[in-house]
Amino acid sequence: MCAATLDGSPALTAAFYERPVLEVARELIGCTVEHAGAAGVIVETEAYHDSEPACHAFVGVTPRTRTLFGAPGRAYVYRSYGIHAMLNAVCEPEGVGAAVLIRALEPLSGIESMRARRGLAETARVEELCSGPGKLAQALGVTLEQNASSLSSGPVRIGPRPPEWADPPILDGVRVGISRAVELRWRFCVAGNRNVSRPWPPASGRADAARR
DNA sequence: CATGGGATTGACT
DNA sequence: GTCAATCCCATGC
Repeated sequence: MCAATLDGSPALTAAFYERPVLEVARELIGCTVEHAGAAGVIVETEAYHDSEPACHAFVGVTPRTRTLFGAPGRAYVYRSYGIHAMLNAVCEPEGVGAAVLIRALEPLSGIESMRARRGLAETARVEELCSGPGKLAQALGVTLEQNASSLSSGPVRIGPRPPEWADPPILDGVRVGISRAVELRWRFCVAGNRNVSRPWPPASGRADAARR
């Protein structure tokens, strides 16, 4: 399938995702995500792979991780802390449990619906809408119902980098909010982008660079 | 079947 | 800086 995205570009196909998850995590930066009339550019991602214990797939195939081990190019959506939905893109060949967590977006369109779904006032800054994995899922209206749906032809679509995002400045760092495999630098984000979920690089010149 | 722990966020001291 | 909300699911009895 080569279904179109909002701007007319064909959505990324399964072949894009059927590669090493670290490559995909890096290359998804600058790509677009859309759902329910809203869209944004991906500015922060994290990679997860069944070979390391921070990944849900580390425990093997269970009802929860079946999507992770399934076909690449599908959405893996799960609930975090009983409250938030987390949107991931399943990667690597079927049988490998790997995914890219989409952690932040720069809003592109549907800003008003994002604000409404986030329950924010019209005066809320655009940077508040999608600057975190739970926030962007809420802003786009993504729920667990979209788990296992195709990112090429389903309700949630990921498109290629727009021309102005052809070569974004990408920084890597350690992943956020996990307690195992904390040393892996499997987080990627756009340098200096204000929609990134945490100050990156650390705002001040203090010695907290090594903390996370 | 009971329990415990989150790939987070927002409110509050 | 601290902390609670809240639900899915993996694990262990």
